[in-house]
Formats: sequence, structure tokens, C-alpha cells
Amino acid sequence: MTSKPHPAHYTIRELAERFDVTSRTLRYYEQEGLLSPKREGAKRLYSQADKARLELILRGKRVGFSLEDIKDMLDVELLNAGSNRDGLEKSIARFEERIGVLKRQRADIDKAITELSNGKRWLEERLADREPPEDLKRRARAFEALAQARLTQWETGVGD
Amino acid sequence: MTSKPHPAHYTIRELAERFDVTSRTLRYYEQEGLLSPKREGAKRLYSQADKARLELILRGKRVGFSLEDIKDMLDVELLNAGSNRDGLEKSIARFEERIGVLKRQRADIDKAITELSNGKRWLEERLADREPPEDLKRRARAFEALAQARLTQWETGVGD
DNA sequence: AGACAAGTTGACGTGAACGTCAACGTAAAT
DNA sequence: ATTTACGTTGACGTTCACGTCAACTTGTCT
Repeated sequence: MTSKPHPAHYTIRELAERFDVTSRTLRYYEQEGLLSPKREGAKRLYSQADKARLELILRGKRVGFSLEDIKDMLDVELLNAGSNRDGLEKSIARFEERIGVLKRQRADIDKAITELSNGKRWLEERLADREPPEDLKRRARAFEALAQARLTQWETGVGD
Repeated sequence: MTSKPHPAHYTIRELAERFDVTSRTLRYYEQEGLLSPKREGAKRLYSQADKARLELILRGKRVGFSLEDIKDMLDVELLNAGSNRDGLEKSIARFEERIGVLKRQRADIDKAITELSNGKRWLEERLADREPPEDLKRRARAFEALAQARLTQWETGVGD
């Protein structure tokens, strides 16, 4: 049990390199209230908890949340410390909203993957039966036509 | 067969409203080479194909691609008109890369959904057994601890 | 002591993706 | 003929999320 699994705290560079961001970024996050590392004199010391928060922050970013959004989500504890019943319900509603956003986004991504896979297949076919450029031109329009066809299908659900 | 399923072309406002963007946005996309509607005099006329492209553009944006990325993807036909074998393979590689990005992003989203669902559940529990604020404070730390625990697990895979 | 790396705080700069505003054209309605 | 609605092209402003640079302190190695 005397093993030392992790350093217990990191310098700004260590954390920055580990997560492939710059130190400027970490200071900026602190300035925006997303991180609040301890200080040893003037120097910042990042704890495991800070590291965990950073991971959440970065994932939040990757999935498209703004820093302000992320701050709200991470500060949920503080938010509901200040407010009671009413604030709690509001917080819950916001969480549900975010979850909804993510689910829609997931659907978008699935569609995009399909598009790109189709595009890739199209390219691969071009590569396979390398035809004369004249024919290529004619076939090129098939791509847009395809996209349009897909769109037209959804359209029935959207209403015209 | 004399039915008129859709207008065949749209004004800038019609398209903007339908997709909930401003006309400025559409002009900007044109300026950046993402759209190229016909002109009737000075006015823009958007065809079905333009509409289809716009849909693709907007989804591309929603899943996090930059306009330049999107342009590249949509212009793939032109790209490979200029280049032959070599260009084709490069294009295919780029498509694969983008697909990879999206898949990673989808994984991120799934994780984020899990996080938020946990956060929501935590809030709901708070709401259910409304405890005295003192106890609340102690429990509040559970949230970060939880995040940290999850992080620690991954850590084994990342290496220290 | 001197050099050097790594940290700090301002302050200003930057790129993407538009917003906003001015000045103007055009087409239909009153 | 004038208003109203909608369109056009610049040109400049704005927000976010940092990048960059200067001037400085602090610790460490030689």
C-alpha cells in the first residue's frame, strides 16, 4: 500500500503535455473559473481532482460545448448549494436539455459517417474502374444527385 | 405527374428561414466557395442541389467540421477531376481520416451522455431526500470523486 | 555568481464564422 | 410617385478560445 500510483500533483507543463494543450490554455481555463489549482507561492499545483476536471472540460469541448456551458455543468454543485428545490429542478432540466443535444448530435454523426462512407465508396469505385475523363465527368454528378435523393426522402418528414 | 413537389428554386430568405440561418450566412458560404447559386440579375436563386449542399454543410458544421473541411469534402469531385490515381488515393485517405474522427467523437459523446446522466441522477437524488445543507456539502464531493474514479480507470490504459 | 529553465502576470494579436450597418437597386403594392 | 419589402455589395465590428510577446521572479545546475 505504499505504492505511489500518481504524483498527487502536477506542474502546469506536465498537465499541459499530458493532455496536449498549452500552459496558456490552462491559465485561461483558470481565469474563466473552470480550474482552480492550489498555489505553491506563485506556481500552480494541479491535483488529481484538477486533472479529472480538465479531462471533463476537454471532452466537453470535443463534443461541442462552450467553456461557459462546461463551467455550468461542473459548477452544478455550487449552483445547487446556493439554490434549493427550485434551483435543483432547473439544473435537472438543463442537464436533460444537454443530454438531448448530445443525442441529436449523435444522430448527426451517424448520418455523417454514412455520407462519408458513401463518398469513400464512390471514390473507391472511381479508383477501381479508371474510366476516361469524359465519362468521369458525367458520373461526377451522381454524387450530388445521390445527396439530393437522400435529402428528398427526409423532406417527406419535414414537410414542404 | 404534373404535381409540383418543390419550387425548383428558392430565394435567399426562404432557404435561410427553412434552415434557421441568416441570409448573411448564405452569402458568406458562397463567398467561401461552398455554395454557388444561379443568379437572376443580381438575385440569388438556390436550386434543389444547392439546398442539398446546404443541408450537408450544416450537418458538417454540427458535427464539428470547419467550413474549409466541408468545402474539401464537397469539392471532392473537382479535386479528383484535376488529379488522377494519386489524388484519388489521397482523397480516400482523407475520407477515412474524417470517418475516424467522427467515430472517436461518437465515443466521446457516448461518454458525455453517461456523465450527464450520472450528474442528473445525482441531482435527482438530492431532490428526493432533501437533506440538511451540512450533509449536502459532504456529499457534494462525491461528484468529483466519481469523475476522478472513472479517470483513474482509464489511466491504466494511458500509462503514467 | 552566472546561466538557464520554468514559472508568473498583463497586454495585445489572431482566425473562424458570422453580425451589423450603410448605401444602394429593384419589383410589387398603394 | 412613393412607400414597402426584399435583395445586393462592401466594410467594419464582435465573440470565442486561445497565441504571442514582454518583463519579471524563482529555483537549480555548474
